[in-house]
Amino acid sequence: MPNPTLDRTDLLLLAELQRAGRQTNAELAERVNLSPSACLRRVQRLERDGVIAGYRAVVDPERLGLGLQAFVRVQLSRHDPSAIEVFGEFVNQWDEVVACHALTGDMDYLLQVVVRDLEHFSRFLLDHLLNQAGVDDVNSSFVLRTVKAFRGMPLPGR
Amino acid sequence: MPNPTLDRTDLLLLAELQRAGRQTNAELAERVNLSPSACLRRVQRLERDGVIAGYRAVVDPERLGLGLQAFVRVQLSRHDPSAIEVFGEFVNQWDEVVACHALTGDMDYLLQVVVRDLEHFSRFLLDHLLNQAGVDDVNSSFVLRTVKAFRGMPLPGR
DNA sequence: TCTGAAAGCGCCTGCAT
DNA sequence: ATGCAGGCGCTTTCAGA
Repeated sequence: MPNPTLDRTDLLLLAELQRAGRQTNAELAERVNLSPSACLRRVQRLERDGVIAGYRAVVDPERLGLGLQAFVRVQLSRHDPSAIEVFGEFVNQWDEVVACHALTGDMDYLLQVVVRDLEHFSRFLLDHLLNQAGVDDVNSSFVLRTVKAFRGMPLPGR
Repeated sequence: MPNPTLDRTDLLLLAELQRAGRQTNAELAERVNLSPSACLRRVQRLERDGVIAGYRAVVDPERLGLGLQAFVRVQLSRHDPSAIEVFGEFVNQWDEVVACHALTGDMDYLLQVVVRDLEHFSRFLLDHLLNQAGVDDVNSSFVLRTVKAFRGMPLPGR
């Protein structure tokens, strides 16, 4: 079930749908030079195979009053399975954490955090991250500028 | 032009569309207890105001054969405007870099990199990042596990 | 601002190629 | 695997409250 070979047209479809996920099937078909029915079949296959995992509206955090982003590197105080489990559950509950990865290297985790302002961030740090989750050390870096915003996964071969 | 006040229904719509960006207007309307026409007008307003910046298909990198993710912290060798400009242009050209932020702290930039495997990463590092863009130092951390995958921006008040 | 109705359009199935 | 055709559902606009 991993990768039932994607041809050039499939990659074109993925590129288009990563760019504009809500265009009509007719529009999409025209862009990739396929009839609407052929296009639809291919898209549905990509969905069924899990290559397309879903669709999402892209929301501008600034317009929601979320003006501050940070990357927080986290070290846990303990590394037994239950401590790791607990930390993961907390992270998944905290709305401010939009993404979290376990990493190789000095620190255990990298958290991407989106908040209103520095005061909001401070409260998040003191009330949640440092307080509840078995965290030993944190190192916060704030986003000064987004040089390249996420626009989808790279697509091999084009 | 910043924030023409979003009511509870708008936030519900945003939550729904961040979760499932391609549901039909009829479906969406039912979920938030609105008539289809009222629902459509609100969504269109969110789009016009830029709160919804677009829609994107979510593609599973594993199914594309992209099995390795890394976060790379980068320090430039020079910090004059032209060096910064050049680096930004390179980063925007490299497909492997899916996101890049200028940060406070020790390092200048944080790059999120998606590649096929370690060999692909190595080639990216040697051929591009260390070679072309005025980079002084890099520090790579690889993703061992995604504890919380990005699922949209947090929505205040619910 | 909402609801409801009417008209147009796109989706999507089935069948032929 | 693609293309074509028809029924159906949805989107979208317009009145009216």
